[in-house]
Amino acid sequence: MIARVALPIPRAAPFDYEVPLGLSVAVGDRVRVPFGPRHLWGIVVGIVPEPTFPGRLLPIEATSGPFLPPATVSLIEEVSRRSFVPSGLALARLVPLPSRARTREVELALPVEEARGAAAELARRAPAQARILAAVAAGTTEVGELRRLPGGDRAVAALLRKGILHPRRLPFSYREEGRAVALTSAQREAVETVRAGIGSGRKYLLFGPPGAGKTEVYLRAVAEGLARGKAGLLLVPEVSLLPQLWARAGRVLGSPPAPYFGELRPGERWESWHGAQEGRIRCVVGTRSAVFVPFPDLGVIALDEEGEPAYKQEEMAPYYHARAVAELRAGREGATVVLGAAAPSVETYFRAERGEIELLRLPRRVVGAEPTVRIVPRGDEVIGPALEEAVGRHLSCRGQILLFINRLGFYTGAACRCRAILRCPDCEIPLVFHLAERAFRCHACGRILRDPACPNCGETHFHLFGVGTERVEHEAKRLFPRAAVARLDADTVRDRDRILSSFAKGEIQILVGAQMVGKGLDFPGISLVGIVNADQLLSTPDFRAGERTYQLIAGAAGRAGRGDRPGEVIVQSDQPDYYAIRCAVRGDYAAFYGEEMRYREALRYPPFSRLVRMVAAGPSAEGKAGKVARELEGYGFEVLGPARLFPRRGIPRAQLLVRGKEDVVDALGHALPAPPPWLKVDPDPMWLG
DNA sequence: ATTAAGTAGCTG
DNA sequence: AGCTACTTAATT
Repeated sequence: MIARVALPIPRAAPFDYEVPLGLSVAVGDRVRVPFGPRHLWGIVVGIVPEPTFPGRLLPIEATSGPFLPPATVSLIEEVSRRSFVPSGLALARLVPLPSRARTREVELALPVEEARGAAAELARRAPAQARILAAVAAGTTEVGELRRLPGGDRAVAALLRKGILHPRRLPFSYREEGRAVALTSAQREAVETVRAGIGSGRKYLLFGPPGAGKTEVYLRAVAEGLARGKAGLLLVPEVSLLPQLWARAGRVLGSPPAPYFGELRPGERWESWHGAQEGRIRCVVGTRSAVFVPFPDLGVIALDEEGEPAYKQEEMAPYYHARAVAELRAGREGATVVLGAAAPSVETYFRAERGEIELLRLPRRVVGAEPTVRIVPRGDEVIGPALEEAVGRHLSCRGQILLFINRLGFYTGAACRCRAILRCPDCEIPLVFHLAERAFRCHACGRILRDPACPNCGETHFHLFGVGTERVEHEAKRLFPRAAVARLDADTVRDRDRILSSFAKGEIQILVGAQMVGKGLDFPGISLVGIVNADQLLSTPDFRAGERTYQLIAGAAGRAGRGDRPGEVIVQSDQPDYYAIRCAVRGDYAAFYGEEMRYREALRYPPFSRLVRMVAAGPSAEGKAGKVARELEGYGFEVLGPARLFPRRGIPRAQLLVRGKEDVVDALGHALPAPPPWLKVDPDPMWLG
């Protein structure tokens, strides 16, 4: 017998090895094989009678036994085939390896007051334990730190044994007030429809405004699947949404689901993955990578805010879209997919109109009331007079305020007297001034420049302009010195858990945030949402800019008025008539969709075509891209470009787009069976810049 | 990924 | 020729 083994090598198809007599090897096993002068671990992707390799085969050296279910192997193989990435590399990057989960952090198993009481009680009998307990109550949760206290080693163990401390299994803590929820008739109908479709491999688009109760429908659908012995998978676009979903899922499903996302520590990641594979874990909540978590019998996949670009893996191979993988997987495993959105992607809504996906509407908000939305000019201010007035008003009636701005840093640009824009010397993109470092930063390569000079004229003083999260935070503090202001963006993510829980407790009145606060967060205390600069959302030269603008405004606006207070939304924009902004503030998706479709059709963009993006990187990238373009044109493909891109870390880049019908990816697969290593092929690009 | 082999360009 | 820097091929 011959085993086809996928090895973690950037550019290669699986390799054939002989299965030695006496060794039992099956698809999904992890095996050790000789490879040149070295030995590598790989995954068996096929068992065949005859090799494809003409030369002499070497034998497999060792096996660790069954490692992946064959369904997962073939799913990942299909994903790698579509994105022109070797399956061995995709497997190595998507599948966690066994790893022990060590307790690094502990948490109190009782309320803080009771823990303090217990500490006082223990003070005489077990002073070391009392010290530990007091330290944990005061916020020290690192096991390493606690053990360093006098007598800490044994005391921590004792407290864990007594159940006064728990090992902290999650990288976040979140407690939700139990809200009794009765479903509206629209929700009930949606749940009924999905329930009837479980086991049929059907797809649904749950379309409803923020606050219409989509999450409740996902959870009931998953619960129904669990009741029939089928596992459930709940996906969100952004980690900051996991704590709330996790807590809510725990309440509705009766036991907390397992989390799975990229930033998990190896041991925890393995625990969730392996538990699901063994059938111990029946429900997982996670971000895009969780779409691969293996279940022996998957019933329902719910994917919230399906239009969010965060579902697309862009940076590193394999380039996949979690929504596409969810649909592919559901088709193969007979699972039901529920996509949800307040502002669906045009492509998905188009498929729903054509009946490929069944459309389920949730017409009204069930949480809070419809907020009032106003567009106001921004002018030169960061927080203009209308927004300032509204913030003051909401502060005085003890409402909470969310200020949304989609750029990091303080000033987002710097211009010299000679009109040159200060750019990263390696990436050519405009540098952003950050107050935290008192320096300029390149958002592409992370490079920090302390006191740059104009490459044109040597000038070291610049005119700084543009608004980022730091500047909004600064302005909010200046205008409202007595309010507690916090900022949640990529620079403060380390404190995400702390910031979100103190916002939930009402200790923070104004939260300034980027991307991650714009969607899904459900804090009943928020009465005002300010979108600081709606125009900047439009400034990306991308055919999806309109869609992104609509989604961001609709999503951010949906954070307001989820409690008892009526919500208010203020959108600062100097282009209030632009259709995406105009439709978004009215919450009129149908009107937006109509205009957007006309534009897409006129320019033959998706869904009226399928685009494949190819990026050449390295010396003479443009020339190489040109050669590929000519070759593909020779095969009859419609090629746009090549166009020069900004370099990345000094490496030149150029891109070309191939436009075709739905089958263009397969056709390219025949024309370019193995793209050269300097060419990245992305079968459904989110950004064309 | 890692390594070996091939090759274009340059030295003095 | 001999050397380095860089590209390409092979690994089953």
